[in-house]
Amino acid sequence: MKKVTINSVASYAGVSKKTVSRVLNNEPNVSDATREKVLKVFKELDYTPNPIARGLAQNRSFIIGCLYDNPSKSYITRVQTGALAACHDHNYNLLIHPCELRGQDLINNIEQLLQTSRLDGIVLTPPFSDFPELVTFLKSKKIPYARVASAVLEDDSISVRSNDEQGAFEITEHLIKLGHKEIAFIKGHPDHSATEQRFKGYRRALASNGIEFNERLVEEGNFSYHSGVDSARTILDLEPRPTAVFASNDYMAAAVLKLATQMQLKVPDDISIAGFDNAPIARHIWPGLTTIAQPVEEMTHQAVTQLISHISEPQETPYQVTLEAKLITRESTAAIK
Amino acid sequence: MKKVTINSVASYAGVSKKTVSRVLNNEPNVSDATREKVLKVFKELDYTPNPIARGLAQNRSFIIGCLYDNPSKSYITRVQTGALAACHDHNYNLLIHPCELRGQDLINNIEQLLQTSRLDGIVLTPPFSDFPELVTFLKSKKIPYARVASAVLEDDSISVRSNDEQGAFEITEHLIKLGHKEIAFIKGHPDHSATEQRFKGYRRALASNGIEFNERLVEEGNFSYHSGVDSARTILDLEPRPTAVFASNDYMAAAVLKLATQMQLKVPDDISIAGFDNAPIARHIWPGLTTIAQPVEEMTHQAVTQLISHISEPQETPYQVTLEAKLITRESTAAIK
DNA sequence: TTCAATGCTGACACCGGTGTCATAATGTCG
DNA sequence: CGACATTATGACACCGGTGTCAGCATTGAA
Repeated sequence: MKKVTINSVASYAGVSKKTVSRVLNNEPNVSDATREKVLKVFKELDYTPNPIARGLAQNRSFIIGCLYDNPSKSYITRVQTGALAACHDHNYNLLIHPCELRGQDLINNIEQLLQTSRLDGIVLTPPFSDFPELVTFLKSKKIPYARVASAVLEDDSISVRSNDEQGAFEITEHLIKLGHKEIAFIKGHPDHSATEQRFKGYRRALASNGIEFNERLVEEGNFSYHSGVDSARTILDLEPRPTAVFASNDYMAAAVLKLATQMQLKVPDDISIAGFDNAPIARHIWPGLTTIAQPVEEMTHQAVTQLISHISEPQETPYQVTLEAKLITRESTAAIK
Repeated sequence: MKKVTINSVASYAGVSKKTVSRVLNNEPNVSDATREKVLKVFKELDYTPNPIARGLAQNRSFIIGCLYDNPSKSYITRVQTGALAACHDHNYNLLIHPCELRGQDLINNIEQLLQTSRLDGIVLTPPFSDFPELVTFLKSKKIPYARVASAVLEDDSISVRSNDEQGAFEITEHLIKLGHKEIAFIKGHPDHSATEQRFKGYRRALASNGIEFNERLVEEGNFSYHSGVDSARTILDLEPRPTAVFASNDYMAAAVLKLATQMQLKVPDDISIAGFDNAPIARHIWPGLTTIAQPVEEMTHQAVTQLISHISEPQETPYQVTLEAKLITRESTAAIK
């Protein structure tokens, strides 16, 4: 069984390579008869063009890189799922590249990645989406990129986000409507722009409901479960104890829940707990966490789709979309008694 | 800034392309003087060979595919981490390919993957590692592959596993030593060979401690959290209720814990619960789950490393290794009262 | 009827590497 | 010192596609 190449197809069909190439790429200036003939040979010989040869000729790799540095495995897989789907739609492949934002010489790392892998474009996921040094670098290298869940919009690039501020607002208001006034807040990792956004939403909800913001109720976390434990320890020891805790993601919320349970507190009777992200753990624990669900797959899918179409035909119009986040109510929040 | 290719290096160094190529690939028959000279030019021009051109010439892609179909995000990311590390060590890239074992026409799906991506090799993770149809297909196509966590060893291929049977034996014996005699068991997904292995270990521990195996205490799960809930419902309603439950993975164990808690049972005072895999959730919930930790990254790393070395120089000697699994004791198991 | 415009097709170079083979330079030995 | 083996190097084809351009056929307008 010999390899089927454009040459075998051409000689079998009795036309030139170039004509076969024209049919492959749906170029004009091929008579219908010829096109039909070639297409038939494609089927007969079960021909698939070699992306590597194509890549060499066009100086493209048909590969999109996906950068991430995230403690949440579920977030990572959701990002991958969305990105993969978009890639497959356009015969691209996805190269995953976990790396540390604060690792030694990130830019060098990325430069090497670009050198050795010849990526056609890059998807930036948090916290890279809003890392100016990296964005500037990619711009200078003229590497197309798309940003997922970025907070900064004043830019001419592709950016798909969901409304973190609004989500945080809604879940905080949900707690307020249940009668809570003393609502502790655990911040996320300072490198993530979502951290600031969620904090803003929390404060806006307090303000718009006439509740005074209290600095003492705010703890610094970093999205990791472990940081949630530390923050929870401080918060649960406060006198008087807040009646609710809103953690910036579900892992930290789960940590609060664990500690509260260890301290014999009943959730939600003694204290309400809310998270963010709707990670699997939110429904794997008891009580299930009230949280905010974001369309992560959808965001990434749109970002990559736009990125690919931008690569094939560069356009000036930026693509910037904000998708909706949704409140999911579970058992961890209840009316104050 | 022009592109730096092998041609520019050659003319700049005053030698032929071929000589540059020889230096690149550490081939013999280059005088030390010439080699030095060329290496210096590499540095000066900051040259990196184009893997696409190389791939075309050698009919290789320098890409390894990674197949998986697994509900556990943490398992997937661990697999990816190990595989990526091995790939980077050898200037390979990793292409992730989630797909359904029982999906429509798996073989076709994979065939298309091979056609369009020109993979140099494939890593099979459970449940693909022990799926005969796929293995046979890859063999017939002469695609190098490596199997991770496969149970079947009578094969001449690369296979790296950990000892599921022994792990299950140890954790069951751990329960027995705590005084438990009525130990329920929740099976995993029948497509995974680990399911059978873990069950075997459970039975061996019972047998070697003179406890009679009781069919009534065994439930069919499929590794998903949801299936754990179903199994838990049945188990916790048994009269008399077993004093311990050993679930084939942590998600199902977490489900048992959730249901037990909802039923006002104290864990581990009223009932002990053990899991398998040491997934993040095992330490994110309260009480933390006693479980078995497997070196997933290490397994995948070894498998991919071997796969790549097999690709560069095919050898007949199969590489088959079994790594150790380790018992991790947390709060969810305790002596019977 | 003639000439320009347009449509269709193929020859050929090119992308950036590697493989083959011929040849020049050097070393070895009787 | 000449015959021969060995080492070092380069010319050139090749991998499987795409881009450029020339040439021929056909069509439309003058």
